[in-house]
Amino acid sequence: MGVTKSKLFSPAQNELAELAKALAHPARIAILQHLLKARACINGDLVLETGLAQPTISQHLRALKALNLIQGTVEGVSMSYCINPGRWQEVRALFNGFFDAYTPLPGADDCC
Amino acid sequence: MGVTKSKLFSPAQNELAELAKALAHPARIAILQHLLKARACINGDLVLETGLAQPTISQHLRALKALNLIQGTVEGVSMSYCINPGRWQEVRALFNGFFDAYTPLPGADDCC
DNA sequence: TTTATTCATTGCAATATTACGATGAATAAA
DNA sequence: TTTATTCATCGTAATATTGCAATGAATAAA
Repeated sequence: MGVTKSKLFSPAQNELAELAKALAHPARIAILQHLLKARACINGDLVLETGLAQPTISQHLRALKALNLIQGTVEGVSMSYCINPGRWQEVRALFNGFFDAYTPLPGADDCC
Repeated sequence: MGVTKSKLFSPAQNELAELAKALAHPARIAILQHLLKARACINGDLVLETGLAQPTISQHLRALKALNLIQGTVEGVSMSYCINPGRWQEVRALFNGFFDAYTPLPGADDCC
């Protein structure tokens, strides 16, 4: 029914899924990569950068801001967005923890 | 229009987004964590584990299998799934590369 | 004041996702 | 053969996402 039954899962599982959802669109990946490279970037550049319409970019920025992955300040007429450094490390650690849960058994084809 | 304009983005951006999408649901996070812990697991266990209906689990497993994150073999009457070790490392490296693109500038509040 | 620029919000249409019941296929057990 | 078990697929309904045009708010420039 298009409804995800969050109550069946742990807060950690729901949080990781929500963060993954924020990364689950190439436009948002592109926006983040641009912010990572440029250290800061006004909204208008992103419209040129991605080829998407301005309202669409604005919507993706809002999604990223909702999870605190980015932050923005007014820069004259423009809006300047950038990565939220602390949150970025936090999220990186969450994903690392998830992926590192797998450790191959030494010298064994442990799998089907 | 509910359609993501993949052509506007690089193959790497699209691939990372697609992988993130696979992780963008707590049920799939839970399934993967269970497979990581149990090393292997029959389908029926996952139904009990998650509290979701069997067709729903089957659908999530198919999504994970489509990206090669998991693999399955017939185990008598049951189906045994497990992590695809090589692919897991590959995906881990992709996410690491993405997150590591951020390096805080030494001794500078470089951000807005 | 008027106009231009920049970004956010709203409203709509198209598509995708989530979930489940019903059904099908395949094997094992009686 | 008949029945039970296990998983996949199909069909469905409900909800979410994506994208844009239109519009609004705010500031700067003329």
